[in-house]
Amino acid sequence: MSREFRRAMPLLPISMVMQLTELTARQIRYYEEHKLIQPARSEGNRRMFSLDDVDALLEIRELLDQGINMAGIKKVFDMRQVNDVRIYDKTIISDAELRIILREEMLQAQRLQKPSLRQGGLSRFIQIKSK
DNA sequence: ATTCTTACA
DNA sequence: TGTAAGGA
Repeated sequence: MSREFRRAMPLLPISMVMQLTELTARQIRYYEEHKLIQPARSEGNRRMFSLDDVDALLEIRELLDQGINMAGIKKVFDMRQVNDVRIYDKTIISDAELRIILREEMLQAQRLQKPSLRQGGLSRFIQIKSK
């Protein structure tokens, strides 16, 4: 049995994933809804996570800690797929090109977390009349 | 005892 | 996101 196959094998219950990733069950289910992970289901409709799912969640955790929101995380993931395709098609990609791709990823993360900071900043000066 | 879905302060 | 409710 290949190494990839084992990493894709569904075996962990959500409780284990929660401890492994420091994420709440709510968050884990939320990221599944947004198609960032696709855990398998057991007979009783229980989620069964693979090591690949855990890896994805750990990356989400990192992005979250950097202050990046759902929209940002999605873009980073989507862009990663695009890059994978590029690398897969060309097989050979220059180091210069790779550096450009990595730089783009960092800029993306930078842009995506700024908006939220601005919002938070402005909200301090806006008084919302409650009721 | 655990996890699931849905809904809402 | 947290959490309560009601089922499986």
